[in-house]
Amino acid sequence: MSDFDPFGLDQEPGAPFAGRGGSAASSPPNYFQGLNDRQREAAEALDGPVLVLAGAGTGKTRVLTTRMAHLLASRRLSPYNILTVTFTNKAAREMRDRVAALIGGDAEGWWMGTFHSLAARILRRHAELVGLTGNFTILDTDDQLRLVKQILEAERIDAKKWPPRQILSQFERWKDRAVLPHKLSPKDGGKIAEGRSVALYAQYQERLTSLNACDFGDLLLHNVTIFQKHPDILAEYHQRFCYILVDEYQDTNVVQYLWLRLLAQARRNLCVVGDEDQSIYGWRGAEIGNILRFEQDFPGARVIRLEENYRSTGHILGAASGLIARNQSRLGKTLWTAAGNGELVRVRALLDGIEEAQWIGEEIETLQRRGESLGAMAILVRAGSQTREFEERFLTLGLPYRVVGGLRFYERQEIRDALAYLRVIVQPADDLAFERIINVPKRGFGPAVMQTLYQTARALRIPLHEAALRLIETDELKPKPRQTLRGLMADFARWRADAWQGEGGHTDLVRRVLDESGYSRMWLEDKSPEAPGRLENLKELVSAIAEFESLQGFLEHVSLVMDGVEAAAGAMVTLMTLHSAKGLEFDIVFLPGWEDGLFPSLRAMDENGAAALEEERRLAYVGITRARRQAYITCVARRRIYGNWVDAIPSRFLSELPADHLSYDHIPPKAWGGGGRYGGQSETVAGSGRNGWGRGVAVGAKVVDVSRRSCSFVEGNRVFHQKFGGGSVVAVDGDKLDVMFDQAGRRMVMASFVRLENSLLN
DNA sequence: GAGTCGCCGTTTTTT
DNA sequence: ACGGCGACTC
Repeated sequence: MSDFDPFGLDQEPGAPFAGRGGSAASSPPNYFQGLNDRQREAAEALDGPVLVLAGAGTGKTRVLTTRMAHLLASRRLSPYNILTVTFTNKAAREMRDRVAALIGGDAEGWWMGTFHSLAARILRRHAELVGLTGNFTILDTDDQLRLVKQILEAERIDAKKWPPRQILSQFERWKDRAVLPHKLSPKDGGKIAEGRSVALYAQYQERLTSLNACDFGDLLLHNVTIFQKHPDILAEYHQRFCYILVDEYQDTNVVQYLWLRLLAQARRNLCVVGDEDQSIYGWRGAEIGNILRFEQDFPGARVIRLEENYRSTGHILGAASGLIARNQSRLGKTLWTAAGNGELVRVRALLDGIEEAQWIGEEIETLQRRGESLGAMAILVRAGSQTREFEERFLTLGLPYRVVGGLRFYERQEIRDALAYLRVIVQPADDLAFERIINVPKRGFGPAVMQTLYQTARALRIPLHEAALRLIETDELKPKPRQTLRGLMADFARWRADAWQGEGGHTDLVRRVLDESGYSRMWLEDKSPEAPGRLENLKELVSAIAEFESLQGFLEHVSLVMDGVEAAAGAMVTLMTLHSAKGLEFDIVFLPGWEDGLFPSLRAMDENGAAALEEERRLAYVGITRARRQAYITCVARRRIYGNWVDAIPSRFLSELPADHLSYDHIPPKAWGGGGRYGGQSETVAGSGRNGWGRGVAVGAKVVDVSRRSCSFVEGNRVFHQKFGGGSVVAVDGDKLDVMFDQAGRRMVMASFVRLENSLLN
């Protein structure tokens, strides 16, 4: 800890802070050093509404953090007078770190976080005003779905015809737009759920309240309700938040907009930073209109454009700019760079997805031989399913890669189960948690027991947990389940007592809960290949808890910060979706799958027409602008979709790219848009992997070699698999291996997907 | 209460 | 093609 304490108690609150080695008032403070004119203007325009239109790679985080330092230094403010809002925890963390570095102190005491974490913090203080208590539970998607299913069941609506997922997302879209059930008329629900979705929505909200729970949408929505109904409370926050900063404003939805507007309305010191050209979350409620309308919403707003790009070379920016210029819904910016033109964006057409993966694999190996690091390369896809072909190819090549995305730590079954135990300890009335684990591990509670439990709870209007406590005192249950239930309830009582007394620390408590409940044993005795990994995850969970002061604190953290530990990025190619690539950058970027239907996605356009096409175009823009030095775009003539070969035509975005920034490696004119006759080409793919319109025949031969080589394993070999790690070969069956992996358990894998482990540990 | 069969759906994802 | 889930059977 440094003894420098810029906003601590031993310093005058109003003492001007001038940054590291700050100088006299006459010369500009240090923290402005290195900013360009526009950036500095944005960092200095402290008062009144400000819209910073920050193009990709123009240094917006730098502006935001400098602005914060400047606010502290030039105004008589404490850090808690500044509200800084981000979308992701990652962004919040980065901001925190960078501000701390800039001011040379700790970023403690700031109101800096995600919309949801800030809203939760506020809601805990005023929960009673919306019928909750301060210790309300924040539900995860699993809980939400279970709730919807229960309501459907009670209403005798066929869950097969009306998938709970779809109904829930209907609710969420309403919440995104701040539409509560009483604002809707029954027909607003359309045909969904036999036309009864509005009534279901009302029930869903009632259930949440009776469970003393919130879903993510509610956090913001309840805030807005409170602010609107209680001007005195809102006034307190006006008093507190002198300045408000918002990152990624183009991604805000209606509720978030209302929330900001309410908080900002008294002082009007609202600075939003965003890029309308990177608005790609319309499908989950984001309103690009918020950023487009900012000047009308906040008259007199100053608009500052950051257009100097520090990331990419000229051709990359030229290609991206030419493409995005086709959008109507934009305020307009022109990115430029002082760097040179660099390499042209390379466009390449291939026969199919297999070839596409082969070609990109070869290109990556070529780049690697030229000294490029794999860690500097990324493949950005439209849909997660596209990664498979690359994975298969890279596994045979032995090319290290990582896939970003997929299930995160806190979404795994075993983690959610464990958390449910903790939730019941902290909050016995948490029915959703209670029912999740009451019979996990199996305790022999069948439908009869569960029904009695539900009936009792419903009849007496009490939580399941309490119903269980009463039932064990009566003889409504058969002796055996009653005895088991009594034991479980006694366990919970004991754990809860320990939790409050802090006996042995909460880490120890969690370990005990998992052991004494039989949950650890359940996985220990499980023969499935995933079981060992799940036990590992549970261990990781226990150690994660150690970093928190209390169980409650930890639970709050997991419900709001769903990200686990990010996998270390070594020298590996990164595979991820375009959506998750937003905000990142790579030296070399591959953009495969530019075919109409896949990208732009036919599905998106069906649902949302022209607006969706623009959003897809923004996605393409995001993709290209991730590249620092080199971008590759590929498309294929046919692709396997749901098991069928489907003919494809090049994405319309390809023809929208300005030609003078591209080099067309090769486009086979007559293969496109044809009636699906590819002559002998499909045979070529299976065989040599080459055809009339490919190049690099010599490299193609390697494909065969690699796969031929693959049967040279024998029982007992130590092998390494990209996904499952190290393991020992148990049996060989043709080109399939039966491997006992150290971490992932016993699995059958293709021999071509593993290599001999060069291990000293054998 | 566990295991098997068949059917459905299959873009993007944070909190 | 494939996985997940619900229903059905033993």
